[in-house]
Amino acid sequence: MGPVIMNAGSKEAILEGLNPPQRDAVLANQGPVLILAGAGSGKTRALTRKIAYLIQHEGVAPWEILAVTFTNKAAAEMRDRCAQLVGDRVEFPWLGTFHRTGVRMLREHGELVGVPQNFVIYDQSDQRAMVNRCIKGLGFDKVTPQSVAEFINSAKLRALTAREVAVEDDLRPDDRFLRVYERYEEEMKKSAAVDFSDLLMQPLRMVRDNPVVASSYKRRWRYVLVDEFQDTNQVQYDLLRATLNDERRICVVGDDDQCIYRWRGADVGHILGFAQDFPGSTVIRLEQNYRSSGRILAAASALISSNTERHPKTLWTDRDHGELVRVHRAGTDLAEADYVIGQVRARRAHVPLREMAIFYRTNAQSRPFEDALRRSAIPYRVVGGLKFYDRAEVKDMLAYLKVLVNPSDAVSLERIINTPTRGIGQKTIQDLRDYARGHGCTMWEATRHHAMAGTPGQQKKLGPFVDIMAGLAGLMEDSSALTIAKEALERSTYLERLEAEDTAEADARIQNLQELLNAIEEFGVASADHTLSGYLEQVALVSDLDSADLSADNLMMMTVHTAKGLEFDTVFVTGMEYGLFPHFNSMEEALGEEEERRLAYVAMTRAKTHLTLTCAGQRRRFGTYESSPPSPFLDELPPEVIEEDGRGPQRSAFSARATSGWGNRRRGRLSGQIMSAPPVVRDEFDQSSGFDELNDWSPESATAGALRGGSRVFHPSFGEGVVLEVDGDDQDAKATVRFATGLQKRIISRFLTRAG
DNA sequence: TCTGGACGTCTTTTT
DNA sequence: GACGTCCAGA
Repeated sequence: MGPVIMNAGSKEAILEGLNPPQRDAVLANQGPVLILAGAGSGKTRALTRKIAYLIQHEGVAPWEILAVTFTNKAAAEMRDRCAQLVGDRVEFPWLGTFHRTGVRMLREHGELVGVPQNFVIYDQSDQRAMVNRCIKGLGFDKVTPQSVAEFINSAKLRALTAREVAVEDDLRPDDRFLRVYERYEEEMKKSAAVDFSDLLMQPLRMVRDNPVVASSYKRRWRYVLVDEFQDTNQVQYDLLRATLNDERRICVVGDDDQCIYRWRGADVGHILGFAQDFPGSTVIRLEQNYRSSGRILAAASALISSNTERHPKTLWTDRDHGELVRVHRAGTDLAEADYVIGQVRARRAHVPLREMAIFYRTNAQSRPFEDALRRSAIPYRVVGGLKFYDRAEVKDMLAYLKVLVNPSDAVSLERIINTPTRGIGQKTIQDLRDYARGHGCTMWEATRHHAMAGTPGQQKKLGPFVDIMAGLAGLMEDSSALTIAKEALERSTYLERLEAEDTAEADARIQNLQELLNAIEEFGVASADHTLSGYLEQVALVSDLDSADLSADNLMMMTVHTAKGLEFDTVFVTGMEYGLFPHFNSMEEALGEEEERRLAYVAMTRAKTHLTLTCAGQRRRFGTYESSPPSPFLDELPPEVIEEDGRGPQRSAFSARATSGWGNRRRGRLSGQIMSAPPVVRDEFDQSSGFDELNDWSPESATAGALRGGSRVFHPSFGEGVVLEVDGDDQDAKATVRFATGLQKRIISRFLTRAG
């Protein structure tokens, strides 16, 4: 089959406007190619042109290209841009995320690894529910669903089944985690469900164990493109290798400095070692940055240069120096938010809101910004955090639909069997579980059985539920997804019960459900796939960012992780504090610090013209105020490109440097030690806010007042300790503290600050 | 079986 | 502060 569109562009047209390395990237199409693409170096541009070139000049058909991106959003963008270059009607069936590719592969040949065709995808809360069921079923206590889920997922990151991980890791057969994993495998199979890890691991096993299938993919995919290659994990990498044919036409693109998913199994080693793993590969470097001003780039480059695990590279730009990078130290998280919003208001005259973004390390940090924005009536959009599809009422409705598509789905069935309440309690559910296990049938079959032959009480309660579901199932044949969803909402009396509540909260839920119906309708229109299962599959794989409308004129707020791949005129990187960014949890391993630094690098390189970094001396965490010194990353920025403003505590007073061994830690390792700021005087705080109440607190009431037995505290002369007892209240409270040195003392609370 | 209150955990980051 | 879990009492 030849090229689809013959007239859409000569070689010259495709290469137009590209710099020499970008051209090389487009033209290098034989054998393995590694493109090291620095931040803002026009990678997407080069990639889309390359696809156009492959189609128009190399005789590769769109369906012969496997193109893997990291997010659905990136995939959509690439698809759009390719369509513009090659012709609107061209489809790229294999352009998507690794997970979506995995789904497609499983739909084709999943039975070979025991995955039935109508499988449902469990997200992590479904997975946790399933793990929980298994733990309960085995009668274990002392193991938390979370820790087991982590165990299972890490085994799956190595593509190991329960039996295999037992052998590999030499586990005792009665190891509790192992027993749960075994049970989990059985139950998942019975529910015809797969989890996120399965979407990668099962396709890998499928091609590994079935050479015929493997070679069908090898024939199909004549060219393989992988974006964000630095974030591939071992399973993904193995999957690529297992389906790559002898021509080895693979092109990977990435930036080792932007590897920020190590916790999810991403291995920078894949990009660092690509040239060795694929002998004869061409290496192309894209080092000209088109995005950021000179000073922003200088600041980011200086920061990342402290890392050791990286390809040495130099990004350059021919743009102006631009403005200085601003650093602002605020007294509290509220003052920080206030400062940032003040800046947003000032810039708003020249820069559209949609070109401004606030980044933070953790989702929980969005709160103060949201409050401040609402007060200022500035429209904003929070990406991530509690996702629409994670809301209880939405999950409930989806669970109804999942059971209709796949009645074996035990987790979803248990979710809805008593939602809304119909008098079916734990006892009955346990009976159903026991029966299902005893008879080797599914939960749904057990439910039907008990509706006919259970105790009279059970028959009375379960009967109507079974009728509702059977009635809905009757619609499956020839009704649209939208109709079925609407009927489910009606017949389950879900809507009715919410309306009866008549509270603001219930109203919000009803609105969310309406929004869900809209989404289902939209899906039917947009995708020409009117089936319920098509919709559910889509839902399982979309992220919040995918549905975010970046064109609306809203200020964007998101975590640094979500920000990867985006760019904004004005960027605020907030919460630059020791313990938050870098995050405490990253400090246990030596490599954790480097990943946090890469994260900061990603954040900074999103900015085109204005970049501001902020931190707060005191921040509300878990409901109480805690102090933390500024991030050591701030100290790594070259003084000549930054300006500090605000009257916040000065570096010398606040920096961890003054407290202990951080001063000469340029290439040192983060110690796990917890440092606290010295007590601060209110007048030193930033007072730029017009909202007095924001600054109206004192360190005493914020910290000491909240001390309890068990609180971890810090004292300027005695160091770290744990509170044993508190007596008195507020200002004059005395706390009995045992310090790490063994010393035990009664101390007036206001001399203590909270620690970790 | 349902409800409300006490209590503990949580916070890294997401397909 | 916010959510899930557990328990006592209706």
